[in-house]
Amino acid sequence: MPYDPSAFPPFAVTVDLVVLTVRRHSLCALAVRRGEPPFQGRWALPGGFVRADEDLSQAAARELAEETGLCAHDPSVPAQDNGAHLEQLATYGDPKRDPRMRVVSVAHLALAPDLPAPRAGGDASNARWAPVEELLQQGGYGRDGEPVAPLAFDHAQILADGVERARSKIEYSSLATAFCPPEFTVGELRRVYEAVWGVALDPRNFHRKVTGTPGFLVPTGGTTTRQGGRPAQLFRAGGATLLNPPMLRPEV
Amino acid sequence: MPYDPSAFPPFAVTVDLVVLTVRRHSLCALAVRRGEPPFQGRWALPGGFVRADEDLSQAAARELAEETGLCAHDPSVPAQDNGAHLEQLATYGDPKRDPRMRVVSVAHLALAPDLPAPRAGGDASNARWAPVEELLQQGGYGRDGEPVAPLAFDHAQILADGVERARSKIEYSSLATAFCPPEFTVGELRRVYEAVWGVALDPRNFHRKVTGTPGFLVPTGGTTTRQGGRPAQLFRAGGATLLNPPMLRPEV
DNA sequence: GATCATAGTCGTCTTCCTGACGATAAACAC
DNA sequence: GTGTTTATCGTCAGGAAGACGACTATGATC
Repeated sequence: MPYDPSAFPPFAVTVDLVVLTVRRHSLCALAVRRGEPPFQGRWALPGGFVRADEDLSQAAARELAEETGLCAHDPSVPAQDNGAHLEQLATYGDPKRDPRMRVVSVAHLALAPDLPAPRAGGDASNARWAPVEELLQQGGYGRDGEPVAPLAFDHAQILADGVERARSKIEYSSLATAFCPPEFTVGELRRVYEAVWGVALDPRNFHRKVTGTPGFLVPTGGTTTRQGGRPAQLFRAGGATLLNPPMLRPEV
Repeated sequence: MPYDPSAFPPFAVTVDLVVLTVRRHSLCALAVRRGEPPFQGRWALPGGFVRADEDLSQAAARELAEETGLCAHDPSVPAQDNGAHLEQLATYGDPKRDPRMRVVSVAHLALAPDLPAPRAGGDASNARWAPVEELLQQGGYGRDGEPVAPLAFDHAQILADGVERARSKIEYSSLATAFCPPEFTVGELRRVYEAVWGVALDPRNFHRKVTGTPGFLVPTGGTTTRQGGRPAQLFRAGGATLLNPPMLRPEV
């Protein structure tokens, strides 16, 4: 068929962000409160329109910086400091996903270390870290007994997909270190796995596994006591990005 | 920021397809010859515009049917016959990826059993199965000594990403059976792995692995001799979609 | 200061899985 | 029948992981 500029319908293209972190031993996602219809007042994932001259990953990095102040890692430079891991997740384009018009959203997944309180256009009450299970329980009740409205649009599905991606990807990659500060202990890394998977891991076998995988962790020489108990060695993430053999997620 | 319909630039949204199959012991992809500029006469991945009332997966399934006659599997019904596995791959949106206008392409990955010669709008000379390494060697020479032009647009990158997805996904899922006819032998399944990974696998260990994984293969009772040699048992794909522990790709 | 609780670290033992490879079985080509 | 090809079963050694004991080094409590 010949090229005809009028032959395609116009779309709006957005990026939405699943920003995950680990706070107080639970996996949390960044949610922002919508200020306008549709879904006004409801919680949603941060996101926005892709600009005319912008690549998708640029748009995602810009939105991430606007919402959190984080600067996105280039995936090829995993040892950067003070940044977050950012990768494309999936694209959602149901014709009815936005009642206003045809919007295709390219969702991205960001993993960040624990951060200070989020900001959303300077208004802290309109952005928060919430445990993912709280955001995903549609129409249930939150920890404080308040009724919980489901996320706007199809954002519950997007969040669920992002969480699943994170859960499976820390199995066979060193991505769990993206949840940690630049220097961390084996115990802190283990608590990341435990929070993301929602399971308890044996500290001794975990220690053997991560310290025995070449290139995964490199000791910095320092020690610290952050949790009470015996001081622990500090490590940085090593150059290895793939874990082979993988970390095994315990059976249910 | 308030909602303003003029605040976002219009995009064209397309789906592109990486359709993979195994023919003559090598991994092949479907390529179509472009009939109009840009890249006129060059090979490209099949694809087209998403229609106004169509979901992304519907558009991909429609394009797949138009190009190959295959009907896409619903991923939740893996035992369907005469269909192909279809899943979303990734989305490509570089502002300059199409010189005509801003096009965002949602690439999909399809895995199909060996098929008769492809058709593209009824014209067989404009569609072919080509070994992926031939399509990916930019500016080299094909098997027949003819110079090979690289794929149009960013389709070489999309194809490479699709091949990598297929290579890694058959490790931990039963997806390799999507390359096989409804009934197949262990040897045929092994040759799929060998073609996709480009390695030789030990027939005895492979047999032990696939027949020992519960739910992966179910015997149909029949036997066949398709390759010469002793007749082999026929199997269908079992209900298990995840392989745990995974099939290990040999080190290089 | 002794005791206890908490974490971190090192070992051991058993079990399971894999890679390497020998041996047998059942077809076909000559 | 002999050789060739492919399928299938078995054996054995090595590595990785789960279960779990033991020891170490801190802070908290009495």
